[in-house]
Amino acid sequence: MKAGGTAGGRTSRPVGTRGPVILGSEAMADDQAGAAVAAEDEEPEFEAPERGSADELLDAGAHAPIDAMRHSTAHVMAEAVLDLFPGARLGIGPAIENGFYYDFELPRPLTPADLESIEARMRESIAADHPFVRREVPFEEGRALEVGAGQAFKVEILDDLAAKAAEAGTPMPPTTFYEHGPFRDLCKGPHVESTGRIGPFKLLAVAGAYWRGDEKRPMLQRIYGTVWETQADLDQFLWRREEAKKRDHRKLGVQLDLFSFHDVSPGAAFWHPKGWRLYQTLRDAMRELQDRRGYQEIYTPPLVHQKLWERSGHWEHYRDGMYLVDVEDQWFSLKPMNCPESSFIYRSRLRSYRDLPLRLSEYGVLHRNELSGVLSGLTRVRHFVTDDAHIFVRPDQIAAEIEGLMGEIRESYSWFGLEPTLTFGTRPDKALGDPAIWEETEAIMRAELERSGLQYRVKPGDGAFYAPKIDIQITDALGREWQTATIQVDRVMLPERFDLTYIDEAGTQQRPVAIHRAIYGSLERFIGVLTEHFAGAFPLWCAPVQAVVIPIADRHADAARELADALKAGGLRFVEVDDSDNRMQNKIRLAQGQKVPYMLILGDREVEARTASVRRRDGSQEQGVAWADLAARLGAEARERRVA
RNA sequence: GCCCAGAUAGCUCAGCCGGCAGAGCACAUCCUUGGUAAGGAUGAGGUCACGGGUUCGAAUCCCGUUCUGGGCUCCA
Repeated sequence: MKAGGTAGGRTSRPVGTRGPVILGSEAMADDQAGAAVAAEDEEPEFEAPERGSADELLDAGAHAPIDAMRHSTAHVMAEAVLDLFPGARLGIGPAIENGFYYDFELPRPLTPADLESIEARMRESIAADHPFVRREVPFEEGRALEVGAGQAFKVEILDDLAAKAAEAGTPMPPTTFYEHGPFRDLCKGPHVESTGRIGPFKLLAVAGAYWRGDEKRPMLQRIYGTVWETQADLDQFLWRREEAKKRDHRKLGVQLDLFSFHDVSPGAAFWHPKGWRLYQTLRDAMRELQDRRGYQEIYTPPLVHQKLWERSGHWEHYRDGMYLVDVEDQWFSLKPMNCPESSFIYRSRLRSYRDLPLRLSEYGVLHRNELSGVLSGLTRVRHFVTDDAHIFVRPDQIAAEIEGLMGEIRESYSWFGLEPTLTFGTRPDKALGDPAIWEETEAIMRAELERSGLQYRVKPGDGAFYAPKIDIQITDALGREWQTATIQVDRVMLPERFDLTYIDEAGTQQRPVAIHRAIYGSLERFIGVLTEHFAGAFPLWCAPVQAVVIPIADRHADAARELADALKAGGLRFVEVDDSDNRMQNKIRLAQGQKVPYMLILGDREVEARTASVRRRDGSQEQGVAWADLAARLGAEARERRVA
């Protein structure tokens, strides 16, 4: 079954910024992010060790020159923490994108004030310019050192390595430490020459993190920090962080009056009129595309009996994530996905090969009981709608259908000026179905990816357990990558589990292929991403307020209303007239704050000539544009869904 | 779900040593009728998230709950 929605896989998470969380409604479980995604036929920079493995724990993440400094800073931070909290136990402290972290087990929770004293102590160590010294000792001696120091987590890592070596029958290599000043840490390196080489840094946050990423293990305290070669680099990083905060869709949602959240329904947006305009405009654009592409929209019940989920397999695996409702001693669930029910419509009559492709779209309301701690604005919700569709095709129609879908992706993302990147996930180790069928399907998909001309990369083994998939990612204006949706070519789950058939030319029963597709993914999440991408300044065609007409004085108000009507006749839907008694300058300021694409100013001169002074939200101006021209121009810009 | 932090007017926040609940913006009324990002005056607006406790007295201290945020884990 395709996954439905809120799922958020992240590809990378810059320290201290809210990382991309978006995952398409169709995102699958195994979307777990590898930070490094190797393009096909390209040598990966390094092979990421398995999460939580001893190898990973020893991997300082120093794969680029600056990472050695970041990792070295982590050591200096650990020195400071150990100094301030004698007896602290060390977890691991690798370099990460933009910085580093170190995990500690401490006698008490850290506060922001602690970060300041840790920073101060770090500066002392840096000023002392201690050299980093590599030390190699026989394994047993190294282990004894960590045991003596009471560093239980380090001992555990060493024991794991020893166990692994024993299993492989290889001798245990010597243990390497890095020392600087009074501090020693089990570490493979590399490091900078001395602490004095460490550049401008800043500690950013304290967070909880499970030891080895295992929720059954102790929760350690993780301190995140950032460090750069120059002050200018650090300043720029901090500035970008501030910029990202300003673009936060949760903040802009309030500022632009788009939506709000309330504790009476956590994880579900309350859409305000302007936000709902945006929502509907996006949905209607997709509906319009789907109409052209031969989709037929359906609607199935949101509340569904337990037995459907038993059949789909979700009852067994995802019952905890479903909202259950007890009706006369029978369990029903609010649907977490649309696909199983769409099969009922498919099966409602005997299907002929002539009926295929059958493209059924559905904007169903989905609910998933996401853990409270993971909810986050619009990007991770419990209640959402996807631009979902299930396309039933004959096997020989797969290629043509994928080609069509590539076109849909290209077109719809162009409405936002976005260039999607695709990720092709192939057969995972434990997959359902015949490997030969997988290979055949993958070959078709790969060929279509090539033909599409869209950028794509391959993640071997990253397909869903029942279907190879194509994930869609976008890179926003700040260079952050977000996952939005997935296309899956399912020849097993929906067709087999729900026993779908069609009658071919020869009159025999055949299995159709079910292609799960969503292009936006969840509308909620997509709007969150777009809001951050555009920093709230939406393109004219989907802006919740497309133009504000600003009469300079009361006597221009009637003309302003006339112009607003003309613009609506020309194709704009949301035009406002600001006839408040604010001064014109203030009206401009307000419209600017609302990121309205066009401000149309009318004074004596304009009313006389039936023109307007046009001010765009970028500040540019154009004087004396005739109303008729304006209506035609803006109407065309909106109709053609132009971005700029 | 787990760790940490937070919740005061519609918004942004101050108040945190326990002693009459504050500012700016927004809002209302009035004055002002203007030329490309803030004209002026007056006014209204709060169960200090919720529930308990300590105290003569709680926005303030303690406990619990809910929600939000940063992470971790999860994400059909």
